[in-house]
Amino acid sequence: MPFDLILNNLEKHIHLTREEQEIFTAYLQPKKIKRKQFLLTYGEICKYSAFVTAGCLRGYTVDKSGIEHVLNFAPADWWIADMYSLISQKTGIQNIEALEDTDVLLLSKANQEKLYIQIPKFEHFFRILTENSLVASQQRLIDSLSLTAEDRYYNFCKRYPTLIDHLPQKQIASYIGVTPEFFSRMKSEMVRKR
Amino acid sequence: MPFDLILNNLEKHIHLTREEQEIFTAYLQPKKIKRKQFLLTYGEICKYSAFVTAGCLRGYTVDKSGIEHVLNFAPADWWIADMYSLISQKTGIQNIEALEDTDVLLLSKANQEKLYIQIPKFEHFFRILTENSLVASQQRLIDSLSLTAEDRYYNFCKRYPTLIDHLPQKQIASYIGVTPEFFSRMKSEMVRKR
DNA sequence: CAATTTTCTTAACCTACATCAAGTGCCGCC
DNA sequence: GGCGGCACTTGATGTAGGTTAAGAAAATTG
Repeated sequence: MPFDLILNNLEKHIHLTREEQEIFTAYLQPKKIKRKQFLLTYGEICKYSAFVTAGCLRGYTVDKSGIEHVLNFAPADWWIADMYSLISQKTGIQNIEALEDTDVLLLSKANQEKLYIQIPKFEHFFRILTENSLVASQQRLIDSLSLTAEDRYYNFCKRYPTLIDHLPQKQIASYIGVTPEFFSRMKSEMVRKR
Repeated sequence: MPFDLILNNLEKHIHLTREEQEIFTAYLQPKKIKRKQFLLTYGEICKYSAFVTAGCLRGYTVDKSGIEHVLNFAPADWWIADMYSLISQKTGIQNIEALEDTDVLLLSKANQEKLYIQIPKFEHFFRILTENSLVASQQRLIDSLSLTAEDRYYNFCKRYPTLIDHLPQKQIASYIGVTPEFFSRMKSEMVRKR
């Protein structure tokens, strides 16, 4: 079944009856995104939370000198959205792009809010999801303030073990917050050291 | 009434009946924290969310070279906790310290969970609170990756206008992620420029 | 599989910020 | 009301990581 992955994902925090599962899945909108295509771009209003069932997305911003900063990767079994825009319904600052051909299930903000009312367990689920994102985001902030690039790379490896040798180096460099040139140097340094 | 501030704070997102207000306030535990005393220290398990009614707290971590990194300030009308520890109930990494004599209302994790069940509106409230923290934390991460120290100082001023000339410079320096020495130099540079 | 684009590497030089050190002002406290 | 300590300043020097540039390797595309 195409909904197995997402239902299992929910099951980590809440238990749904069969009818509830059906209400939920009826709200979902499958979508395919080809490599290098965008689910969302800078200046749009984010109207969906996306759950990745196959492939991989990246969310990033572009600063005023044109440098990209990867905020998160979303491989299969992860949720992604521009939370700022989704919450405020103002124009967002994130781009969400497919790093390879990717399948997602979209849950519109409107449907998400209906779920909160119809099945309060979803309020619980998304609260926990948001809490976990908050902790991750805070930890990454601490890391960026206190760790060296090498240690941040190490943390990246722990967080996204499946992506390490699956992703162009420049994406990893952007995630840990260094230039591709420096990242390349750093990697060869790390090899030399051991 | 001592609960006015917190009830108003809730009212920004949810509306409570008089009975619900009473159930809620009965769960709160007032506490006074003297300047330089701690609400929570590194290695403890965080058991409370704290709402500040007067004074000001700061949450910070200490990295392995002994440098402090301020994660957030909590003046009156703000919530604060070590979210990582509160959620996971594992030993935390944050210190929460009073920058001046401070009054807080404590809501224990246990009571918070009772509220979620008794009055589901609280699940809604804390979901929104967490969402807003997430957005702020993400924005700060973006800032730390893409802005210069001067721009981050500018953002600090927008976020905490009441604190600017109320706080030792070294606290601000720590928040924006530079040494007190560099911050001092930067400030005099900024004055010279205009 | 050739052509083209994208990614990766290496090297020389540069900059924002850190570190160390020494000195000044100031506030709280016995 | 003097003094001990903390916050702040200023200067000299150090360093992680950035920038620019150019070529090599790899991956996409026709």
